[in-house]
Amino acid sequence: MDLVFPVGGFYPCNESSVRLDFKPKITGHLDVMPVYVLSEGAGPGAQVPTDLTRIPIPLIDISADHSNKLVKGKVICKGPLMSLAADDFVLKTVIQEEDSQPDASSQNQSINVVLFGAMAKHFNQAGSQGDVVVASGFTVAKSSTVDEDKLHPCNLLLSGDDACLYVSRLTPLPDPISPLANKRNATLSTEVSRRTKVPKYTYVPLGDLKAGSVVNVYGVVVFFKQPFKSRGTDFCSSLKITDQSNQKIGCTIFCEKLEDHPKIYQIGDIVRMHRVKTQFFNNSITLVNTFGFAVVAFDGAVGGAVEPRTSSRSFHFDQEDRRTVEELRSWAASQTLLPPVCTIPLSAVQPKAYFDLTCQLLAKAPVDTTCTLLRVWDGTRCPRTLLNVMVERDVTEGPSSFSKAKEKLIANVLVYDNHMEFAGQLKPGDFLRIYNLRAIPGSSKVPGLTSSQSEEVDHLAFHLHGGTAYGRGIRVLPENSSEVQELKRALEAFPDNDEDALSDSELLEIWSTPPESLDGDTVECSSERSCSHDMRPVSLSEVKRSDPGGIHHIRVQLRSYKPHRLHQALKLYCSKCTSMLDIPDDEQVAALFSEASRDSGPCSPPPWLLSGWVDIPGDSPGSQNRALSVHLSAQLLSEGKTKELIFLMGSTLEETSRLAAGYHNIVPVKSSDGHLALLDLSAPFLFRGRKRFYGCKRCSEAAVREPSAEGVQVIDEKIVAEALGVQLLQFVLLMKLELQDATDTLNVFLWRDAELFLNVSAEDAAANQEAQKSIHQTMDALCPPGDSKGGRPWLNLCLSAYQAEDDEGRSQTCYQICQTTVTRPRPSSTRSEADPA
DNA sequence: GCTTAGGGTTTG
Repeated sequence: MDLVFPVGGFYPCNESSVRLDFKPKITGHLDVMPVYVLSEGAGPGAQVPTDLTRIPIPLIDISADHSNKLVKGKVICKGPLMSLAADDFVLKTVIQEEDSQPDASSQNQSINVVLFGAMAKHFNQAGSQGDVVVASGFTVAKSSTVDEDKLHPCNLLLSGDDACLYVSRLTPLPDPISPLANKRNATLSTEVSRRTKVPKYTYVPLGDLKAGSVVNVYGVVVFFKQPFKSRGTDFCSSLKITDQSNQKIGCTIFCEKLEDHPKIYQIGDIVRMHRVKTQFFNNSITLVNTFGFAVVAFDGAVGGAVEPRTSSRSFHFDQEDRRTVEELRSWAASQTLLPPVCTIPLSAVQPKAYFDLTCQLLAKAPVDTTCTLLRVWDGTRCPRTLLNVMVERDVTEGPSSFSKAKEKLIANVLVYDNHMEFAGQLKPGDFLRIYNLRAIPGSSKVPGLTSSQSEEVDHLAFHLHGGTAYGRGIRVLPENSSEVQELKRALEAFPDNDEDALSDSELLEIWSTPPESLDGDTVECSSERSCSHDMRPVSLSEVKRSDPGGIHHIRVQLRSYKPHRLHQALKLYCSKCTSMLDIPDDEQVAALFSEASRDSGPCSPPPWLLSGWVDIPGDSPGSQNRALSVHLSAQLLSEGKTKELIFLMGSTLEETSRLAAGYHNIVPVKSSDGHLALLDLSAPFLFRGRKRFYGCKRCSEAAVREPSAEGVQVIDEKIVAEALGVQLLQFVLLMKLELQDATDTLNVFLWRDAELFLNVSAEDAAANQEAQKSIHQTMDALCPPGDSKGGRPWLNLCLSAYQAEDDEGRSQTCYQICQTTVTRPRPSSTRSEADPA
C-alpha cells in the first residue's frame, strides 16, 4: 500500500514547503485507514491526494456534488467520542476555514463535521483542537443545530470507505510555562498522556501560587462581581476562586470588551483562566489577567453537561479539562464553604431579603435621574402585593400594560445609579439575572409613586442599590443557558403573551370571517345597551356609508385602544367653556407649591379667618417637625368644626397630601401683596382626602372667601368652589377605541358615557387605586393583551355619530359610544355617590 | 496609553 503522496498544489504554499511525514495509526483494519496524521518537520513527504479540488467551507452547499472535492479547516472544537453500539462510534468536531480573510463575512466559516465508526475512534485519539484537517469522500447533510450553534447550515458526514481525514499538526506556540507550574493530574492515564504531542496547558493549584509569575489556573467561584466600568479604559470583573487546596484567591480581570470577561452566573461556577499573573496585595496572592488572557467558565453542578462558556473563537478543551471540571465540581459539592444559593423565585421572596433573581424583562422606563424601572417576571407569583410604580407618560420601552393576570406576576425593580447605564442597554424580552436585589416592604418613599399608593404600606418594592458591593449587578443570560431554559418553561406555562401586533394572516382571518362564524369559540357578548332605540345592528361598513349624524347599533370587537396608560385617559373638563385639560403631574404641581411658599411675605388674613399653626411631622424618623401657618373660619371654629376646612400656607405638595388624611377640606393658600390668595389654578385648589379638585383658569374668579356653611351637613367641593369663585373642573375619561367587525374597522371615542361604559367614576379613577384597577381589568377583558381575536368578546354598542370640526376647521364625522355598559366581567363597583356626570 | 481594582457589616 503506497501511502506517500507528492506535495499537492492545493496546499497553501507556506506549508507545501514542509516535508510531511506520514504516520498511519495502525489501530484498526489495515484496509480501512481513514485518519492519517501528518506531522510537521520530519521525514519524507506524505501528502493528501492531489486529484481533488478544494472547496472553501462557506461554499459548501447541500445540492452540489462533492465527490471530487476536499475541505480543509482548523479544528476549533472537538467533541467527545460517543459510543453508538459495541464497536460503533460517532464524534462531532467543528472545523473552521483557515484561509478566510479577516474582513470576510464570518458567516458559515465553521462547519460541523461528523465522523462515524472507526474514523471517529481514530480521530478521537489522533486529532486535537488546533490541528488542521483535510477531509475527502464526505457527504453533505443539512445541519439540524444551525439555530443553536449558528454554524454552517450543512454538516459534513464522514463515513464508509471513501471518507478520509488527514490531520496536520503545526508546531504549536509555546505556552508560558511557569517554573512553578506542576501537573494538576498526576494520575492522568498513560493512554491519554501518550496519545498527544500538543503541549498541555499546565494548571497551578491555588495553594502553590507564588508572586511574580504567569500561570494557568482552575478554580471554583466563591464570590464574583459582574464586569463593571472601571475608572480606566476597561471593564473590571472581580472574582474569588478556590480549589482543593482551600486557598481563596482574589482575581481581577480588566478587559475592554465585555465578552472577554468570565461568564459567571452564580457562585459555584468553575473558571479556567489562562495567562494570569500572580502578585501580592494585602499580604496575599492575587491574580490579574495579562497578555493573551483567556477564560472559560463552566456550570458547577455535579453531573451536569460540561459546556464551556466562552466567546473565544477557538480554545483548547480536552478530556483532561473535562475531568478537572468534574473533579472540582464534586470537591465543591463536598464542601460547605459555598454560601447557600440565594437565587430564589418571586414566589419565595421574603421582605427585607437580599437575593438573586432570574427573570425576563418585560418593559422598562426611566423614573428619575438616579433610577430606572425594570418590569420583570419569572412566572411565579409573589404572595405579597407588589409595588406599582407610575412613570412619566410615553417613556416606557415595551408594553405599558399587561393583562391583569400577568400584572399580578410582574415585579417592579428599581435600579439605581451605576446600574442605570447597563439597564439602558437591556431590551424587553431579555433574560436577566439580577444580583443582590433587595425586597423592601412597605416602601412609601419611592420615586414615581402615585399619591394613592403612598398610603398603602404593604407593598413589596425591589431595589438594586447603587454600587457593586456584594456583587450587585445585572447580567443578561444567554438564551441557551440552562437557567434560561428553565425560566422559559415556567413562563410558557403562563398562556398569555403580550404581542400587540397582529400578523397579516390573523388580520386576513378577522377581515374575511363573518362574526357569526366566530361566535362558536369566542367569548359571549359582554356589553349591554341601556338606550331606548329600537333598531337592528348594522355592520361597520354600513356605519361608514351612512349619512353623518344619527345613532347606530353595532356588534363589534375591540381591536385596540388608546391610551393604554390610564392617567393619560383622565382629563379635566370645564362644562362652562368646554375646554379639556390634562391632569398636571405631581412634579408640576409640586413646583407650584414650592413657588407659592417662596413668596410668602407678611399678610393680613380677612377678619373671618383665625390664624394658627399646624405641626407637620418630619417625613422620616428623626427629621424635624415643621410648623405651618394655617387659617380657620371663625364660624366653623366656634361650632367646634376644626377639621372641616382649613386654609394652609407654605406647605409642600407632599405635606398637603399627608395632612389631607386629617382634614375634610384643605385649601392651599399663599401670601400675595399682603393678602391671602389661592395658588395658581394649575394646582389643585382643594384637597379632600385622596381627591384633588381643580378649577378652570379661564372661567374662575378665584379669591379667598368664606363658604357659607349655614344649614350645610357636609362641606364638599361644590360648596368650596362656589365660595371661592372657582369654576370646578370635572374629571372625565377620554379614550379612543378601534372597533372591528367582519366588514371594517372604525375609530370611536369613549367620553361622555365613559363612566357608564366602564362602571367607574372618573373622579374615583383619579384618586383611587381600586377604580384604576377596575378600568384596567375591564379593558383587558375587552382587549386581552397579546390576544389576536379568540379571547375578545363581542360587544353590543350604541354608537352616536356627529359632526365636529378638526384642527383646521374642517367638518368631519366622529363617533362616540353612548348608553352602553360593560357587563362582563363585572368590575367591582366603585362609583361614588357624588357622581359628577 | 500600559491605568483601572484590590468584595464586605448593604440608601433611595
